[in-house]
Amino acid sequence: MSASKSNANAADRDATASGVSDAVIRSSSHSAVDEMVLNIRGLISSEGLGVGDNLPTERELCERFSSSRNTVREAMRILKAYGIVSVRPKVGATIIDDRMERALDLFSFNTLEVSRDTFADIQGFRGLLEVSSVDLLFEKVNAADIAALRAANEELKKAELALDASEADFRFHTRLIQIMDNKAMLDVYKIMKPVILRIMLRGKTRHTFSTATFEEHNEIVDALEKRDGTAYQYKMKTHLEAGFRHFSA
Amino acid sequence: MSASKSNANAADRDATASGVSDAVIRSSSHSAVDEMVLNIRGLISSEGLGVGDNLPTERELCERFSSSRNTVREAMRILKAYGIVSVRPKVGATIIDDRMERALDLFSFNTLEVSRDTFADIQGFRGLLEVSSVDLLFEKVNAADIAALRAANEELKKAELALDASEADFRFHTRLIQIMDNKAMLDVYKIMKPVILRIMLRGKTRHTFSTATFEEHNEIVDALEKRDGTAYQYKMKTHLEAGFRHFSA
DNA sequence: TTTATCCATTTGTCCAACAAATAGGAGCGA
DNA sequence: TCGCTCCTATTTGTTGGACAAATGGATAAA
Repeated sequence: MSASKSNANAADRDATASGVSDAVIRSSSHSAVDEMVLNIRGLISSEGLGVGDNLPTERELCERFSSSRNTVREAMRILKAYGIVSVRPKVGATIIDDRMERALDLFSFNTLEVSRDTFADIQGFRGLLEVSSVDLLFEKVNAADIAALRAANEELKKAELALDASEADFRFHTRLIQIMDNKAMLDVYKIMKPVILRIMLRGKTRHTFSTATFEEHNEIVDALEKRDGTAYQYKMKTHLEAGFRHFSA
Repeated sequence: MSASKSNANAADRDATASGVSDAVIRSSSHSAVDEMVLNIRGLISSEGLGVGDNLPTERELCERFSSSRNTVREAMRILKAYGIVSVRPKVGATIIDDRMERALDLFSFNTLEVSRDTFADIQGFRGLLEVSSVDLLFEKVNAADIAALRAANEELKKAELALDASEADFRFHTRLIQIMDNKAMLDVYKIMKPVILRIMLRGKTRHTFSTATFEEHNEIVDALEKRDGTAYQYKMKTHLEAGFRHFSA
């Protein structure tokens, strides 16, 4: 009777798939898991689901598309990897749209070999995100941002190891990017983190961070608070160049 | 005895995880599947595996990292979704590198409409890359760039379908980014391609491209050639806003 | 009203079995 | 020897069932 198990299932599936045989379905395009992904995608369209809505539970999906829970779970893993859903115990699968973040994640793998050109490119990118962005930055910045930046800078001063200081340094700059309230920019910045950390650490001691870097950050925040665009751009540009100078050699 | 099953497994895992309890491992950061992904990636690095090489079989991975086959399979689904491995029956998991293509595919995944927030973020990012970047752009631009931009714009005018026109439109803007000679920026711009194409297509006909869009591009190139920063920023800003206006409704 | 506790539901992991695909070898004939 | 078919062992694909872990919400206690 154990042999009849899969036959019964195949018959079930045939019934729901309008008489097309198992083999045909599989050979025509996809595995059961891929079919399940298509089914779920179809469900999202046909039900008009959007970001924030929940998918049916795994067991409901098993029943609805007559397959096993493992198959549903593997399909769900794919959707998760694509940044389409977020799954939490008890809550279930919620539709999100993190595809941009995922795409950038993939891109980050390509940056594994960090040549000097890569460093220069990343630093150029930072110039755009942190210096040229002055207009957008001034438009969005508020008192809470200024306070958070000052707090982050104090953390930098207190760091006891150069490594911790570079992390704090990065958090300061990340907080700055955050002001612009643009997820894509923030994601890109986070992706560049490993490279940026190396740039920050280069040629610096813990002492350098808590004196020179700390002071530069302070002046940047001052210019930001006073909405002095010229000063801001000059200070930030100089700051970035100071960090990168050690790479010329 | 069925109750002792999971305990025995927990003990096994403890042994391999140097005495750290299951709960600690899980709470510390990741689920078992995520751990498995990290393990496999670690394996790839430590064994010096590259494109074309094969991973151990699923059952070997179960033993090596003392977990169940389902966990291994879910981890493998993630790696497949990321374009890192290709799995075939009998052959096993072969390392490939389809990550860049996967990144581009992500958005053509029509399951759900790209969220409005994502559109707004991308458009803001473009403002930074194409408008605020004016200084860097003027510093690097040369006669060959201008000629290439004009040629690309002519292609746009000649396009016979709106879809082709949007592709040409994208090539024009890509060529502009290329002037800055920064691979990181160019890669990020390429990743955003599917979303940008949608923005470009929205509310436009072939005729709109070959008249309005063509003319706007022309004025942008003129300003670029004359090194007129104010005009360039104004024209480009207006151009981007024109394309995005159709999303407000 | 607020807080603490318990319960039902849902995802997370594991196990064991069988089905399906197929690379590689054994055997055969020309 | 070469080429062919067939077989077999191996590997992934799918299933069903069981229990653990997390957690939102109901219920009870203060």
